[in-house]
Amino acid sequence: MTKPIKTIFVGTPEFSVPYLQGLLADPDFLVTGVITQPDKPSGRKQTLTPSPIKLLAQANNLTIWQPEKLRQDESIVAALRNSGAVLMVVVAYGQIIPQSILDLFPLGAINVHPSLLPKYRGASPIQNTILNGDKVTGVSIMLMDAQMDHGPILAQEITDLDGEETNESLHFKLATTGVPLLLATIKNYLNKSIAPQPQIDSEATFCQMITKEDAKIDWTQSATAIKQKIYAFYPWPATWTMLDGQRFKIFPKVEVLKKSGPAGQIEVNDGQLVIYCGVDALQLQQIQLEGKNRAPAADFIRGYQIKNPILK
RNA sequence: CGCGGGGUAGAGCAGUCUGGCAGCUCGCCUGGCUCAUAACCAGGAGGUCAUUGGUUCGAAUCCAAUCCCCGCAA
Repeated sequence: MTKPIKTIFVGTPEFSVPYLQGLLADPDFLVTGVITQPDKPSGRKQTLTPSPIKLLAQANNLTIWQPEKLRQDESIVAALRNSGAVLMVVVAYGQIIPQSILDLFPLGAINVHPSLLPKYRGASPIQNTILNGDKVTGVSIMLMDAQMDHGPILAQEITDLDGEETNESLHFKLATTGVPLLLATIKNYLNKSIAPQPQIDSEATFCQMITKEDAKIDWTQSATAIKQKIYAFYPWPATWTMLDGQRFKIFPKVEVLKKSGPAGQIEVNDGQLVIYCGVDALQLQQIQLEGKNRAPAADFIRGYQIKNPILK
């Protein structure tokens, strides 16, 4: 390729950042603008906070669009057309992109999805991979169409899981394989050395957006299931339960022990904090009580006097 | 002014309501016991009680303001 490909990048959270960085660092691409979610109130003081992608775009003096509703924003269509961009790359944007915008790019719109499509279409593929205790996952690069995560696949790369991955570490791991895969795949696709493969829709599974209620622990579940939940929701929204009427967060790592007792019962023994589950028990290492800083379980035991040793 | 918890020795906390010797569990240092140890015994060091001002004979504690950390919410 002789001329750099004029590209629009579309993305929002931390997950998108390495992909934009990869495109910026590659001389075959010229990122001319970025579409990201509007600044949202965040933090305790409800201050407006720009998305990670916006910060990176600002640092590189890129044009930034932050439509409230991309679907209804007519002005952006003209702006994109005038930008001369021929390719769109979408990584975790957070809004549906209408066909009218996809059609603006002669070379197409390419999407990165952190699962082995058609498995885990939707909003929380990484979390669900861990939640279900999968042994393998991966990154898919696909051409976008009007349906969510439905377009034909250009490339996939499989990643093995060791059972100790958190949402955070798996995000990172998939970025390290996904970024080079994205760059190489775009070039191969434009060279016509790979052909898009339609997804097998009958094998598709879907995942919903994670809510904080999803992250509450049901202690009658097995210790293994609860462990997967703790890892899947770390660091956000953080798996939690209630202790003495206060929110009690549990962070990795945790260990499954072959012990049984009443579900939700706390046992303190030899400086170890163990909670009985529906099947087996969990030994905790990092916890946080409402209003307190995160602390090692041993420190927590030393200082906190438990009133009612049952977690709910 | 969205709601709430917190700041006390290196760590985690009690003490604050009801003002009156700076405490607990650990960690650290020294010595002892022990074949040995994360065990046990004895001794020790380590504090601007977040900051500033006020009330008081006397403030970690009561009053006012400020800074910082955290949970909820968004």
